[in-house]
This record gives sequence, structure tokens and C-alpha cells, in this order.
Amino acid sequence: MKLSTRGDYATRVLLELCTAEGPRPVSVTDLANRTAISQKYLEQIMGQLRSAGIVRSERGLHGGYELAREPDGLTVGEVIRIMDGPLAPSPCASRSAHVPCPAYRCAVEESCVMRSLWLEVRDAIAEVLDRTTFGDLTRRQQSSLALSRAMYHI
Amino acid sequence: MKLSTRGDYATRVLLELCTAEGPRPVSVTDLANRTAISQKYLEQIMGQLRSAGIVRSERGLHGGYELAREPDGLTVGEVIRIMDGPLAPSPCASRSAHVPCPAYRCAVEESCVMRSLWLEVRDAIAEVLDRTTFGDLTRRQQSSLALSRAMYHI
DNA sequence: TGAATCCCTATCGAATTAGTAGGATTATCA
DNA sequence: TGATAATCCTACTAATTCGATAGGGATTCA
Ligand code: FES
Ligand code: FES
Repeated sequence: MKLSTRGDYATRVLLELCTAEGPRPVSVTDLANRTAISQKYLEQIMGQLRSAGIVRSERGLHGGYELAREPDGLTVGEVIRIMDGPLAPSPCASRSAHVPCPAYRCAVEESCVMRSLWLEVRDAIAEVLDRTTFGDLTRRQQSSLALSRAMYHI
Repeated sequence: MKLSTRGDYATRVLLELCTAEGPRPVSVTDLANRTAISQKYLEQIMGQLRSAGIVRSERGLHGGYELAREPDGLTVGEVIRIMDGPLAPSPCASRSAHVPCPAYRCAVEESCVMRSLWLEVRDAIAEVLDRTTFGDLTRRQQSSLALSRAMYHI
């Protein structure tokens, strides 16, 4: 049930975009440096996020990327689906992009016991990822930052 | 968050072993025919399940495989972990086989916002898979079978 | 002895993943 | 206007994983 680097990197970068201080938009060079991701690889990822309408870009000097949506309206689930495809462990258990299992394996999909289990798993994953927004993550990061600052000053 | 064919096949075969009628133990040839899985590939999978103590084998003529444990004491989560490794989306979020993230990406693991989210996801998956036993699946299959038989006789 | 079975290991092709590379286009600013 | 810094686009590639195949050895029993 592993996450690909694309999903991983995309979420990291978006969180960075949420919390970034300094001039907007942020260039890929900056983003790559701050997140320790290969710049050229990150360019591709940002392109994909742009065509999905998650970020918007400005070209030319002082160009870069910024969020195209409110952090509170952008869920992690949406981003993961864009980068890695459906959340379901099995294509037959996807609600967003259903693909049936080969007929000779599972005669009737509706009564397939394994499928109903994979559906449960899919729903459990989706419940977490579709309720968590980048606004949530941003606030969590800020409060954990405040906590560590307080610790430091004791 | 895809399941590999090994995890998929292993669960199918174990469910087949739970519900199989006829002589025990069941040969790989039979199992492969009933589940439409390549016989040689299935041999490898059964070997792995055997060394993990999930099934026991008998060699020689009339040999084959049978469950080594009570279906009600065997969870799907255990099987998936054996075949596919940890359930967590990220190695740093695994409780059974934790591996830290590269330090230059996430300075302090305990305060990493992404990791806490992957932990939530891992726990959501584990909750479903660790509470579902092959006994449960067997009963579900039997009741769905009984239902379809009833439908047929209407 | 011979047939059916598990057991072990090596190999292999295809697909996917992760990353590189090179250059075209666009905007800014001195 | 020209240098520069940025996005954008596409092709390529190296590495890994996945799914499966292959061959043969060991074991059991009729
Ligand atoms: S229908 Fe997909 S697992 Fe049975
Ligand atoms: S510690 Fe693993 S994602 Fe941050």
C-alpha cells in the first residue's frame, strides 16, 4: 500500500507553498532547494498539479508557482488521486475510477467477498484523506512549530 | 495504494482453502485451477505462506496444502503484511517495520506533519484488515451463497 | 518403479518508477 | 534590446519491481 514519490513530493511541496514566507509566486528552484527534491523532477510534478488546477503558474523572470485554491478547500485525497490514481487497493473497489475484475476470477462482482473488503479499506483511506485539507496541515505545522519554540525557550 | 497480485492471490487462495470441499490437503494444481492463477506462480506464494506458518504442507502423492491455523485466528492484515510488507503508505509510518525518513527531508520525525497523516492512514487500513479474519470472510461468502441460491429458487 | 506432489532457485520479459537532459517559450529589467 | 531567470514541453534512460516461467530435486505412496 505504498505511496509513490510523486504523491509524497506533491504533498510536501503543496504544504511548503502553504507555509512559505517571502515573495510569491515561488520558483521551482526555491521549492526544490527547500524540500530537497530534484529540480527537474519537481518541474514535472508541478506541471501536473498545474494542469489539474491545483496550482497556478507565472512564467518569466520572478515567475513561479502559487496555490490556485484555498488551502481549506484542497484535500490531500484529491492531490494523491491526481498523482497516484485511485485510492482503492483493487481497481474493482474504486469509486472514482471503477474497473471490473476479470470475469473468470470473480463471477459476480456484487457478491465478491474480497471486493467488499477492499471497498472497506478504500473507504477507510478515503475517510482520512478526504477530510484532511492543506489548511489543516498548515495549522498543525504552525502549532507544532510554536510548541518547539516554546520548548526551546524554557 | 495498490495491492500486489501476491497479496491478492494469497487472500483468494486462503479463502478457497477455508471453503474448499473434498479431500485434504489440497494440491496446488487444484488450487490453481479453482482460482485461475498460474500454477508455478502459486507454488511460490504457497511456499511463502508455509514458511510464515500460515499453511502447512504434505509432500508426495496426495500431498498438498491446508490451513495451519484456525480461520478465526487468522487476519487478512497478517497475510497482506507477509506478502506485501507493511501496510503504511510511508516506511516512517509503519508500526511493525519502522524505517526513518531521510533526515534532510524531515528534520524531526516526531513533529513531521506528513508522517502523522500517513500514520492516520496506516491505522485506518490496519483497523479494517486486522479485525477481519478468514473466518469472517468464510461466513460472508456462505451467506452470500445462500442468498443467491434463494434468489435462484424464487 | 512410476506418478504425483511439494520444494528450491534461477531467469526473464514487461511494466512502472524515478530521474535526466535539452531546449523552446515567456516575462522582466537594466 | 539583450541578458537573465523563469516556466514549459518532450524525449530518453537507468533502475527497480512485478509477474511469471522454467527446470529439476526431493518426497511420498500405490
Ligand atoms: S470482483 Fe474484484 S476482487 Fe472480486
Ligand atoms: S518523517 Fe517520514 S514523512 Fe516526515
